[in-house]
Amino acid sequence: MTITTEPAEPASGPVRARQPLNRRRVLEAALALVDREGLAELTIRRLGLELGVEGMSLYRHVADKDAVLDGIVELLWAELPASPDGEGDWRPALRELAAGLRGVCGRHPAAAPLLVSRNFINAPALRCYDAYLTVLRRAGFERRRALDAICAVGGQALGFGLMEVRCLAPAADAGASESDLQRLRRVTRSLPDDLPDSLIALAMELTGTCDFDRCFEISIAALIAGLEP
Amino acid sequence: MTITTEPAEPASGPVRARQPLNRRRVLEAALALVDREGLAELTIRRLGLELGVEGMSLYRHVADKDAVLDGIVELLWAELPASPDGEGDWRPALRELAAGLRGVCGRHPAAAPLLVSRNFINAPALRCYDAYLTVLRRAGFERRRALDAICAVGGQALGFGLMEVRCLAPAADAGASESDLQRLRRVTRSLPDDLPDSLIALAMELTGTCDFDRCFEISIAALIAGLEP
DNA sequence: ACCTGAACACCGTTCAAGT
DNA sequence: ACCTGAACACCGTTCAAGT
Repeated sequence: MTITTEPAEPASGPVRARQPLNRRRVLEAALALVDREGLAELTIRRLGLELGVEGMSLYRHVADKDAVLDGIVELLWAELPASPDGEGDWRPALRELAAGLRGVCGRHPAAAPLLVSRNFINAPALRCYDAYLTVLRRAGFERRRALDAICAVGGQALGFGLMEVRCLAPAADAGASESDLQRLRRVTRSLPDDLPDSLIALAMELTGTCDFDRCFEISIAALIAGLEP
Repeated sequence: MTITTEPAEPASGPVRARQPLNRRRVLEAALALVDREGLAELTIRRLGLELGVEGMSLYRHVADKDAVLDGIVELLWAELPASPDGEGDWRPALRELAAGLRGVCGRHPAAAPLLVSRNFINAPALRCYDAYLTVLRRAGFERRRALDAICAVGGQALGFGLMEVRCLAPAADAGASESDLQRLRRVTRSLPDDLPDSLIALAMELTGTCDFDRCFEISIAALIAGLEP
């Protein structure tokens, strides 16, 4: 049910595919596949191919496809720093949590929606939240209020990161370099022909010129400023 | 590509299934099916069954399954008030936007993740954002800053609503009335056996006693308080 | 212990054929 | 104009059989 701590790869070597499989290697291959080719390409059979094995072999290491998806979510949470930096300061710590969650979305645009599609409760997520809980408690937060603060920051960062990734996603798919004209054509194609120009313009602003970094800074700062022990 | 404005149902009548299909009816049936039985049950064939028709018939009204998913996203956005209340006040308007997005997540827990899985840009979403943009512009916001504010509020509300729905989701599936003991068993089952008690306790707090309403109010208030024209 | 082959039920999608 | 039947390629999953 959890990410085992077996070494991911003993010492590489040329016959990489021939080491015995384990849950960890299966999940890492799954995340890599999703990052590379999207969620729709994640197939038990395809994943087996990726690992040099028949798809059916994977059932020895994971219960089913749902377990693979849940495992990917664990890998994503595990990318967050297990113990926050700032020993004492809680505001920088919360900023770090927010940046970490947004960062995960940015690094794994195709997998990120799983963070809010699958069950939220998993070991790495709990470890992560618990670490920040400790920081906030030490800073004088009552336990309940500390949890509220973490939920608020976590929710905001995740929502922002996901929205951002979905606004920009098609552009990223298109190789990250897309001219304004190409973007216009793409945006227009997915919208009804009779949509007023003003809304097309809005769509262009949302997919292109919106300064997400600044917007994220502002909103996370506003939220954290509004919290108090 | 957009939600047509044909009447959804002329006058009901007993032979409901025998009226000619249209895109609108297909999408509404799809959303209803997802609400009732979850995203995994949404199948072209099953959706046809729901409409008293063979699955293949649906291809006359929607391009493919992806188009159905995109259509569901449009329906969700269309549930938000097209034009915000407060003629002048921008803060209540933004609160309304936030509450609206969270409300959509609450009413459609199974479909809500689609809001951040599919393309973000669609006609009802643009109309919605544009309406709030107008309110903010009238209140003196520069256009760019108004967009930032809307993105910030939208992202936060969506993220919070999704996280909330995923924390509570299994409980909701279980009929919304689940004893603490049942929840403990369910939570424990999905977590590794060697997880420390303190993290199990945290999981119980996150799935149960967390006061999401208050938490949402606080964080949205903090964010909006931090914004200024 | 770990992997494979064959099989089953079920998908999404196409298309010629029906009415 | 709208729907159906048959067909195709591809899923997830199981299980007896291989090594």
